[in-house]
Amino acid sequence: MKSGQLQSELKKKRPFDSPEQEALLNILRTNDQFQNRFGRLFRAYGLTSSQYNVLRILRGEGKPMPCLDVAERMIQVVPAITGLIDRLERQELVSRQRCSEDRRVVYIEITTKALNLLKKLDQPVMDLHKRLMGHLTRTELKELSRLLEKSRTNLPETRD
Amino acid sequence: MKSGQLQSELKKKRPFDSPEQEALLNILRTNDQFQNRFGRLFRAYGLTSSQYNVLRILRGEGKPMPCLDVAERMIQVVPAITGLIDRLERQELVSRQRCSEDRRVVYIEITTKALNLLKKLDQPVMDLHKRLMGHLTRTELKELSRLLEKSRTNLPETRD
DNA sequence: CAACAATACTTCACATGTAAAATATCTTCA
DNA sequence: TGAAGATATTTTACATGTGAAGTATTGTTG
Repeated sequence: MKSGQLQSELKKKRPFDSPEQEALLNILRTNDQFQNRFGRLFRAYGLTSSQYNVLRILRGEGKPMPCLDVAERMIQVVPAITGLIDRLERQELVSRQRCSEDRRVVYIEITTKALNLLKKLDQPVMDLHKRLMGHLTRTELKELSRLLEKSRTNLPETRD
Repeated sequence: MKSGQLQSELKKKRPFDSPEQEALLNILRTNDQFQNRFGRLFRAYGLTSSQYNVLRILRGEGKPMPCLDVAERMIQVVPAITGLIDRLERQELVSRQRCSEDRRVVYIEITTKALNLLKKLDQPVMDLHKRLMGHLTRTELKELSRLLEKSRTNLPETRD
């Protein structure tokens, strides 16, 4: 009687090959559904998830940041950041300034407009967190975080 | 001493607002890293993750499937499936056949070439599962799956 | 100081994900 | 039957993710 919720969600006919596979697919599946949720929330405010992330990072930093530093915290490949910043700039949510000491570096600064937008989003975002995860007990949440962190410890070192 | 692995991974300055947020970001982060891994593996065989998924679904079904049924199991929005199938067809990994009874339906069939490709991938995929999750005990894996499934139970019903 | 390597970005080409609208076929039912 | 509504799939427009290659600048070194 262990044939599993995920298995039926995916209309999968056979059970999983291993508990490893089942846990892994559960991670991917949960992520997809949560991403969808957040995507919809942000879209209602004219942002995408990635754009929101850039802005949140900039606000957290509190001062202009080099392009690549933003990209690094996004866990994102470099080239994608350029277009992302382009679009944010077009919406006047960030501005670019070339560093005068090292002219290769481009600093990204968040605008007041963006800060106001983020402020409006803070409560809805927190609410969504609670709505998605609030039915787990505090103990369960900590255990979930622990297990996920443990999962990541075994990442074959490469980052290429 | 709880300031957290994830927090430092993200170079985040302040701790998380709530355990809900921390667990949620842990899910997203773990997913990203795992997706990268699998993406690289599949790319080595000339496939993307999505393409692999389509093929795996088709093999699991064992017979041709309507386009939308594939899309549904992918947790993917409909329009994306068309291009995905296009590219698979171009690589001769699937074929399309219009259903004669209901001419709206397009059946997708996996080719022998694709079945052979999948067969070559089975072991590497299973190995990667083990490599990424194998250091968790069986009990931990089950608990992780349980917590993720519980997380998903509260998804506000919409699928819009 | 000139050549070369290293950096920080940007551009290109391509696969994918999303929303919205268009097409082609059924189904239904007045 | 014939018009309206449902279905299955495709098309379009746009944001994002990836790898590979290009550009501008800086650093290093013989």
